[in-house]
Amino acid sequence: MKKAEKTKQFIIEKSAPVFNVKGIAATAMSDVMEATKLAKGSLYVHFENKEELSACVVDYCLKTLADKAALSTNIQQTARAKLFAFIDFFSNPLDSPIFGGCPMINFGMEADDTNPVIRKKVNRMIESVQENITAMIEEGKSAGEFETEWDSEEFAVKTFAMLEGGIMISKVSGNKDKMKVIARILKNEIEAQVL
Amino acid sequence: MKKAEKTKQFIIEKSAPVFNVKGIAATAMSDVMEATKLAKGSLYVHFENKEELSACVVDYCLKTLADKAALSTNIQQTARAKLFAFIDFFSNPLDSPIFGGCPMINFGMEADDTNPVIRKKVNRMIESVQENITAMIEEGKSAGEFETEWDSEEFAVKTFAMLEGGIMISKVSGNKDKMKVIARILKNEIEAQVL
DNA sequence: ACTATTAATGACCGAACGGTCATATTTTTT
DNA sequence: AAAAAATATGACCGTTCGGTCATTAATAGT
Repeated sequence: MKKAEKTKQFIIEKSAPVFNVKGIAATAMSDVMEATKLAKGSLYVHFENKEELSACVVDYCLKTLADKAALSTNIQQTARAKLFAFIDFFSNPLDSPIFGGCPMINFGMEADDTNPVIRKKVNRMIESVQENITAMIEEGKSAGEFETEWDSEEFAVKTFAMLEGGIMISKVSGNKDKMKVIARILKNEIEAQVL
Repeated sequence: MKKAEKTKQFIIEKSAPVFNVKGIAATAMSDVMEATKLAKGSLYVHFENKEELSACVVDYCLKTLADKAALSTNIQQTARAKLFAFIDFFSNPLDSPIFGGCPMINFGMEADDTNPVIRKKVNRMIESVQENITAMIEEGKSAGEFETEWDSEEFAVKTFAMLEGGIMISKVSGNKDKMKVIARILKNEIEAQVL
């Protein structure tokens, strides 16, 4: 009973970077066989089909991202430090939680027009992240750190969009200079709201 | 001599939306056959292989985007109006030049880790668009429209990243509300630099 | 330790993939 | 109008795809 769950998780974790790099459509079950060193039949003991596996992989990637982002921010004491840590987390593509970069933009842009199940998973995550940014700002306002008239939801949208856009630029260019500019802009705008 | 070029262009134009929606890897030559109503052999008269076709399709999509963006902005008289038109152009996913949305983020995020040829094409376009934004701002500064101390390159990066991030959000959510927020933020920031 | 259950294997399947080519048709040149 | 050249066709090819299944190996319950 326990072995099955272990193996299932093992398959998900080993194939996650492959799906995240190549995309769902371009990842073949033979790629998963290679990544896991398991025979084809074994994969189908734990997953009905490729669709179910890819859905589990997307869930895993998004959850890993969320957990690591929470870890980075929660250890900070002030709201300002939490926001800074959040920006650092998303603007550094090197310590990406899953190889291949941000799974929200990777899976989101592949699935938007073709895979409603994946699309909704990514959308929930996108909204959750923005809610977290909003919550951090509101927390800072309550603690007397930030200007109370600061529009937290607006800044959450702005931050998220700029970071994801920055990820796109740096992934395509293979250069993180523009991402550094973006991180600096966001931090300056936060600083401007510090009382 | 002329028929060939016509047919080649016809194939590119008919298959462009398919590639832009499904992605390069997920688009089969059978999809192109259906989109063009041509037999398989005909396709290979005009293109060596799927790779060459997809490269032509990416070029076509990017050029179409650039041309239509230029058309929207160039008819405006002032730098401020040009920037506003640019924002409106990219923030309205309905009148997307090619069905399936922004080809920079679509092809860029698919190709970043897997297809260096496509990656470089998209990268050149990304840089070109940012240069155009910078040029519009500098033009406005020279014309006495904008504050001369405004950092044009920084705002170009910011604008581009926010718009592409906004495209990602609205494509995944299927809702353009967040994009409207982004467009408003950018326009307000421009307005703040108007003398 | 024995038994029942479950997991792992790899040969195998039909379908779909990218790509080829002899042939037929159309276009271009003369 | 005839000849030459180029384009369009679809049957066909080898490969890879996602997926199955009888058999074997390992695990779990008693």
